[in-house]
Amino acid sequence: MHWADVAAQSLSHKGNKHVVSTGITPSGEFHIGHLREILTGDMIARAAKNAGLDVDFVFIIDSADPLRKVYDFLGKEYEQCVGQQLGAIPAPDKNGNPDWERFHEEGWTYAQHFLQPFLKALSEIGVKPRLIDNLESYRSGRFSDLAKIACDKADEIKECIERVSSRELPEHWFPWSPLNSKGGLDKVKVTGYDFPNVHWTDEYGGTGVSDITKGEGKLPWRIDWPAKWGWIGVTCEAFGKDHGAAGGSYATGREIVQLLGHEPPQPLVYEWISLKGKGAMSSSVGNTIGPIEALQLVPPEILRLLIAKSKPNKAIEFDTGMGLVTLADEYERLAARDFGSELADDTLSRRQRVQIEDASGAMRMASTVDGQQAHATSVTFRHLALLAQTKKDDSEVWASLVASGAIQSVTPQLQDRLHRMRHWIESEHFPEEMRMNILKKPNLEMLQHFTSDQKNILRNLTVALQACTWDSAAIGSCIPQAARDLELPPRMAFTVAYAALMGTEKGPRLAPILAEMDQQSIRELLNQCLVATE
RNA sequence: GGGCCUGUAGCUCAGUCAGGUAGAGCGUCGGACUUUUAAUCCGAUGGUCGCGGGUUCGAACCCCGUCAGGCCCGCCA
Repeated sequence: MHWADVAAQSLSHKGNKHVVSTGITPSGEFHIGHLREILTGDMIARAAKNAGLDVDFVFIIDSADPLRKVYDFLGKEYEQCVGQQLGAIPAPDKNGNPDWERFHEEGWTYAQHFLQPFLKALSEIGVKPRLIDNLESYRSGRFSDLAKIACDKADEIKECIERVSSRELPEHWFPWSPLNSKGGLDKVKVTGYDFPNVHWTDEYGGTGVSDITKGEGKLPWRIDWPAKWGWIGVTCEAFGKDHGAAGGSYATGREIVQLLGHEPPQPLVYEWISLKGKGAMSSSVGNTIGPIEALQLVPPEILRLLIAKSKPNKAIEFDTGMGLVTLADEYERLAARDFGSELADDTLSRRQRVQIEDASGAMRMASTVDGQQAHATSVTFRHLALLAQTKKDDSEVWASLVASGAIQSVTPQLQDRLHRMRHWIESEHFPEEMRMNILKKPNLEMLQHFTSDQKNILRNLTVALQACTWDSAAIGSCIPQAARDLELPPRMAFTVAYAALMGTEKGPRLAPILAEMDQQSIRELLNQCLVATE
């Protein structure tokens, strides 16, 4: 059974109505690591729906969290905003400094700035969660009841956090962080509490009162999370392994939520995604790849497959080079399979059955539209990459595919894929291995090993290509003819041509590539090869 | 210090919860095809299941120990 179905099944034992939740702090550029958070939730929700459960899938935007520091991608002027809530400060402008004008005129916030592109990517990926803005929830009083209980039980909660996380909290710790005199959440001390007011003093010399029913502050993370579970009614949440460790926020959260009068959600801990060769993703180091950027390279269903095929506790290495080709080709292979009939075979071992079920489940989760069957395009990424490099016009790509019988007609799906492919080829991510290059200078080492037959073919070929009409068909017949004239196998002509023109033993279909090149420069190259073999 | 996760074929991983002959895909090699989509099709190759004990008729799986890598216990998915 697919991991999402396993999660759904265990949810079904607990009831029929469920809220699957996810949450991210919009503190900077979103990356594909965040995508795992949201897709893991989305897949559980989908599986639960498929299992006949009544599911609500929510995405909590943690806009009430403060700006921790002036990140590298921010301008110095953000110094004044540190400690203030992400949903209450301006978005960065082109220079990375706060755009106060847009903030005052349109209410365009830091949180929205980073969230917006992510939401756009999500809709392309087929994820449509109910959005909950955390800051807005505080301000409109959704947290009121639970914040009150938390403040009333301050001692019990403090004891719980200290015991479970084995970390000591300061003497004046209180389960409510009031906004200080500068509108920030730091450098403030709670001095008293009488519902709904929390009294405070801050290091700037200010004192004041924070009304916990009006969002004049927030619950600290370890209480904020369980409080959300409570008022939203969360029954299942997937979260990163940082929260999942012993003594981490899930460990304290599951106890605190019960102090607040609710049951803890079913957890699912997932591993990080790293970029191949670059280590863990980190916005500050800059080795991130955003969902938008990823979508320019691969179609959404393939991105979904990446998450769906790995169990959540497996670390994923996202490889934007050759790994992408393998992944995309795997998608095509899976799409071409008929899992239903494979499973109908009752001689299958349990192991084989599990494997087929998982593959089938992964494909069900990979579709951007729930219930839509993926169908193979019968054009591999590899093949498309070749065509895209040799043919400038999309129409020529389609013509070639139709002519070879690979496709009957062009579909929007294929057009979309070619579009992304061209993007990929132009990007830094495109692997050298896939890039095709006609040599500028002869590869002397390869030419040295030429036999006399091969040298003769080369001579013939040089003459023939000099005279031939410069189009794909003519070139295509020229090459094998160069060998036939000598009563040698046509195949040998290709070997010679690859060695001379590309410096490889084999390669993609030559004629269309050469047709795209300049006849003069090919002739020169071949002449240089000839000289080198004399 | 405490805890979590991972370790299975050259690579990526299933299989561990419910113990029953070690599985896929990729790669590699071979064959078919022969104006070749580095294509496609067919076949083969491939593992002391990190290591050592224990339980069992039987262990990749359960238990104990151990090694290695990653991570958490400071609100970075």
